[in-house]
Amino acid sequence: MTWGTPVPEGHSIHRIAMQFRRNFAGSRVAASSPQGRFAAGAADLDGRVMLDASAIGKHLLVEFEGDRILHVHLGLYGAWDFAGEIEADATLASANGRMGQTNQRGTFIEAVAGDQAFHPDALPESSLNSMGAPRRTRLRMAESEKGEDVELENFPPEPIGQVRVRLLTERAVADLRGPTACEVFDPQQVAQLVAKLGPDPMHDSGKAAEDRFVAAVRRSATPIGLQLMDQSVVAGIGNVYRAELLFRARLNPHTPGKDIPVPTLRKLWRDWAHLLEIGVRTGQMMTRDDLDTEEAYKRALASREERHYVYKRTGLKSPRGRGQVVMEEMGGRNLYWAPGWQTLPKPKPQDG
DNA sequence: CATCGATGTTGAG
DNA sequence: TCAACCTCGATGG
Repeated sequence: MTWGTPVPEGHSIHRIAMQFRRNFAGSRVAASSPQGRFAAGAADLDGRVMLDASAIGKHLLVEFEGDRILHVHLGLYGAWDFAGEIEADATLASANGRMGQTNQRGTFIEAVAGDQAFHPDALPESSLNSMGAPRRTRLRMAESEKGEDVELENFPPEPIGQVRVRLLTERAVADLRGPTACEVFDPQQVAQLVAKLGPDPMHDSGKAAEDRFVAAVRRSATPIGLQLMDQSVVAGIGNVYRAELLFRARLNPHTPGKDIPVPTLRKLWRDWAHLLEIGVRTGQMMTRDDLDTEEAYKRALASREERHYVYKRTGLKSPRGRGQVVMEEMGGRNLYWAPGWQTLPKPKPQDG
């Protein structure tokens, strides 16, 4: 079983951490850098037992014995590729952009059909803890084996592409390609990283995290559309979740943070927690909750743009009716929003 | 098959 | 403000 990680917003990193916890933690790891650019770090990790893995925002932290913590940030196009005896399931596999997607989606749909389960709130839990026997198989889309399930006769497989680091146990292997960051931290460096990150609902639950977010946003006049992308304000949101959260909250992205009412920000935080939980549980970036038929939900799974209200939907009438979706640049990124719908907060009824 | 753009971040200028 | 990172699906010829 192989799966890659094509969607590096916060939910993906939590799923990667889950996979490491499930299939690597507790095992002694052979670390190498086939590409060579992480040779020293790999040598430092080589032969150590992996103790744990966690995610904060888009940062992955993999803990090894001896106070060595592998810190990885995937950046724009980095990816982990898991193979070997990897305990995955249809839900987890559906996050994979590399294997036979039609098959995987079919499995996914089948798993939830029969009741109201097509609604994201009712999608099945990721069953990483309830899998059947692991298989030593490979589902890689190479030239001659597209979409086919190929027995993995030689484990581990040859690295494909520029592999910065390979983590290998007796049963499983993880290859990292194209990361922005890949380095060995000590606990103090981890603490420094965590200290500069805003709260992540998956990592910092409860009112304290919510309060931290609200206070940070209201501290400055920076537009909310920029603040949601600022990892020191809130960790894990990327360009897709930013656009969709603002649409769902009907917030004008240009609104200065300090002008947004506290209750609005509390709802925004809870909505982020909600979307992130769906993303982690299902592996899908599903940001719509107006799909009331299974047919609509299948369409949304089949086409990326159908999963979103505004992201990459320039020119379309917004699904909730009012106004067209426009694109503009904000913070060096493409921002998608619907000015006719995202009209909050209303201007104060004074002056003139 | 060539080219482009992307769900992100850093660091140079 | 922008190039770099150096992947890879989507798009066009």
